Amino acid sequence: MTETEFLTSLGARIKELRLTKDISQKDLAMECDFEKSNMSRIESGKTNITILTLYKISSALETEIKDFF
Amino acid sequence: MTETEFLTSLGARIKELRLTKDISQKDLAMECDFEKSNMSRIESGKTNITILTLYKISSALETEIKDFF
DNA sequence: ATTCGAAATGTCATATAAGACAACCGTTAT
DNA sequence: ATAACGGTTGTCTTATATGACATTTCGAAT
Repeated sequence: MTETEFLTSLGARIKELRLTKDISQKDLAMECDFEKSNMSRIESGKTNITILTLYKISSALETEIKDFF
Repeated sequence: MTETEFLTSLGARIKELRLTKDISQKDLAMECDFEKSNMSRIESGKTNITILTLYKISSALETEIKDFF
């Protein structure tokens, strides 16, 4: 799996879990204390997210990082 | 779990998996194409690693990111 | 056709990860 | 005692993630 593919699939999985919670990127971003535009870039695999940011997202989604993979 | 605790435990887990492979930080770092000093900082939880770097490490250890959590 | 909400995109400043190099500390052989 | 090895720490440059703001696109609903 290329790095691009990896980031894309991670973003897709985040989106998937967000949608099961039925919330918008904006709401999730607010929970994580950052701006919705960044959440968009994360979900589309455009940013090489740091592990703490991923941790914030997993907490906001009340799930575990493990579940992103 | 605080962010510091989180990074520390992640680093410890990386170290743990590295040791089961019985290789040094230096060798693992070489596999990942970076320098041993940076691997040291990662394992001690001093850096907020990006997901692609973590991916490189998981590949080098022939394991999966899931196994770090 | 217009409005509204969700998401995507462009651009910026700031903080910091990545990556490298050198020097140092402990431990273990020799 | 002194190499050699594994790991740590200090410091630097460069690249880029974070975070913010504005604008735009896209659908859906009215």
